[in-house]
Amino acid sequence: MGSILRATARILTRDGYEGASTNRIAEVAGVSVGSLYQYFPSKDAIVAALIDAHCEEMFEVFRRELAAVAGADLEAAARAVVAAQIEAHKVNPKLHRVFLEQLPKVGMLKRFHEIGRRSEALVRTYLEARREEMRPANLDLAAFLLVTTVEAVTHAAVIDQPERLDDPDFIPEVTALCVRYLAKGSGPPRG
Amino acid sequence: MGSILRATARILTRDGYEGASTNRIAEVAGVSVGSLYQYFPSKDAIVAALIDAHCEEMFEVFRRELAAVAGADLEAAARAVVAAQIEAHKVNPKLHRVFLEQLPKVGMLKRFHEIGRRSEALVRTYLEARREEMRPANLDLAAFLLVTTVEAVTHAAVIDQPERLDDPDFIPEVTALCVRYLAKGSGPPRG
Amino acid sequence: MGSILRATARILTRDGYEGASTNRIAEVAGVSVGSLYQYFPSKDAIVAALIDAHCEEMFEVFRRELAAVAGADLEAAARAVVAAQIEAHKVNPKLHRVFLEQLPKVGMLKRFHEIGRRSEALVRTYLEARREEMRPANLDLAAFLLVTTVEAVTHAAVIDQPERLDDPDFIPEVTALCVRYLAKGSGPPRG
Amino acid sequence: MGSILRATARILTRDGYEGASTNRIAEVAGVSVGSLYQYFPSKDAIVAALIDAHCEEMFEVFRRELAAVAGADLEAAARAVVAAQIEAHKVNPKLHRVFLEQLPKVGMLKRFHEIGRRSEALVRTYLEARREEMRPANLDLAAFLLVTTVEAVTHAAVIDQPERLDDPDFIPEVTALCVRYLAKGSGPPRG
DNA sequence: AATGAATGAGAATTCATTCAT
DNA sequence: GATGAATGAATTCTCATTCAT
Repeated sequence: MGSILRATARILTRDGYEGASTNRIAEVAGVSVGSLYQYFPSKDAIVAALIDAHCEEMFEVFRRELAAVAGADLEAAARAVVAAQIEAHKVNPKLHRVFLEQLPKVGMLKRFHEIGRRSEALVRTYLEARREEMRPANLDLAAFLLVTTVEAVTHAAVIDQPERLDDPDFIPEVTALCVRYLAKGSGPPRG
Repeated sequence: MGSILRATARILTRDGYEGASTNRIAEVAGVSVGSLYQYFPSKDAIVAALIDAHCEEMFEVFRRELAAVAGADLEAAARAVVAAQIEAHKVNPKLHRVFLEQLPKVGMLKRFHEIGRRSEALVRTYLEARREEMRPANLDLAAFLLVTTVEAVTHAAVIDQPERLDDPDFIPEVTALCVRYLAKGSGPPRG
Repeated sequence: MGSILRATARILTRDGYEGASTNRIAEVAGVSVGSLYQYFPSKDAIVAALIDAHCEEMFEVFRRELAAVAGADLEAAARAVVAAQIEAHKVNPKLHRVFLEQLPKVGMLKRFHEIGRRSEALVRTYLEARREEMRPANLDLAAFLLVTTVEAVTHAAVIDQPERLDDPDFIPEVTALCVRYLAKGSGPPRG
Repeated sequence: MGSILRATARILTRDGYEGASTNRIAEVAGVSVGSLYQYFPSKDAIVAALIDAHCEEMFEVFRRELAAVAGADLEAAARAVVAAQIEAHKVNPKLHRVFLEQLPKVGMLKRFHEIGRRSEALVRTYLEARREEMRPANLDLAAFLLVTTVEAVTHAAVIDQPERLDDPDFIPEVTALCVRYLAKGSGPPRG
């Protein structure tokens, strides 16, 4: 079971979805195709299990890092969300990329949306706890925007433009993006 | 040839990637498989051409809408960027979705990253023209963050959570996210 | 083992030959595949044993019913043969059908031919005991024709056209077919 | 197309259903598997087409021989039915046997039942034309019994006990079986 | 005796691509 | 240029059978 998932992950990161035939997975896993089908009902099920495990891992990193700053102020919390997402993306960037770039089956992506929503829930809980400090009235929308934004920016940086992470301004600026959006007192000099 | 691309787009949006075999594309296009291979060297080339055309269309919408507010103030420009991205995603959402969710070939996604970068360039030009109004020192980073953010938020809304677009707060809040990040005078109470 | 045969029969009648894999048989029988192979050398052997048991049951019904009219006259005996065959086919019609319609292995059918021959022997014995009443000189051929005929007609009725059995003429006519063939005095006007 | 059917027939008669894999059929036919699937949607479709052709051939022989004695008397007609069935079974006995002994799919057999019914229709028409000579009141049942009987007896002889055909009594006796059943005046000396 | 995980040959089917006409 | 029949490697999945425990 574990060896099958590990073999699949390995093939996926090396050769992409194309190379991951069930026979090849079995071969790399050092088991027979028959055994593979004793543990997983289909090829898709293997990939799905792998995605689930990956998502769970990422979410766990995110959840833990966020929990660590539950009591901190807005700025610290924002910074934590950003750092958490970056860390979560570092769990297995190559595999992450393959999942998002090469998954031909509808439904695979839904598993990713799910961690998005679960992340939103965590963030919303934090925001609601400090509602009086928050400018946005709709905290549900705010959580959606924050999570989507930080995930996108993080993803783009970690996966596509790793040099962005070397920019010392990166984390501060992403944090600013969040904080200035959320913080009550602030705002552009209207008019 | 146009009929081949049109047929491919039609099959892709109707039946997804699975249904798009070269024989079926040729059939729907009303040509023979042989002819198909006279115009495109491979199946991937057809899909690539289709993606290119789609991206070009999206970028053109974005470019045009942005140009229209080239002289406007920050708030208006931000709102324009947001609206532009939403419009761009409405060019052919079904096809857009298929491209991003079902394409098992490496490299297809890179074509999408490209419009991202071209969009960034446009935005950076705008930002630089009003540098003195801008809080961020690194306008390249700012452009990256803005474009990535607005694209992600727009994409998530248009493709995955269409009900978000019905929320009257949506565009204002996304605009706020951009403007408060950019505007000089603003900032959290802290400083 | 009985439970294995019972499980096989159950699967065969419910799901047909396709569903009867050794693993499924073992599962339904409540034993392990390994145990299954301790009792039967192969899957074919299980099916063969099942056929044998089924044929034996059918033959036993036939034999018993025929014996009951051993002393009766020709007409009664003929009617008994017919009734016996009908009863024999009612032993387990579903299983009977599966055996004859879905068994892809050479040699399975031979087991059915065997009861045919054994039935012929019984009938021949009866005919010989009343040789002087019989028109046919070749009682071996007569027995073959009778058994084959009654089996075919019965089979077609029970298995394929059950409504035939509701026809009150059915048994009398089949009996007539036999008796008129056998009886000495009778014959077409011609001679 | 023809070569595929011919190859299938050849494999079926030589090695039985087991040996007839699509790859093997294609190989023997001298075409590629791909071509095979260009002509037939599935393996079953090939076998079905083969059965249909075989049944049609058999039925045609039967129909023609019966037509030839349409005007003849009962005895001659009966003899013709018998001879027709024997000839029909000689069309391709080996293939016939395979079809009836090794066809694992339900529905294949139905195609055989169909020629049975079509044969019954022909026979019934003949019987009705000479209704006044006939003893049985129910000519539908009579046709069913005759066709089923002659088919069974013929089949058993041609396929399973070829030596029966060498018996000079065989055809006369089968004819007697039919004629004595049908002919009006005759009958066992009741009581 | 019993177990059931492991085996792996083999089956049906697909589909991008070619090339003779 | 256009055609479309032919190709055949490759894919997913099954299942009778084995054998170490």
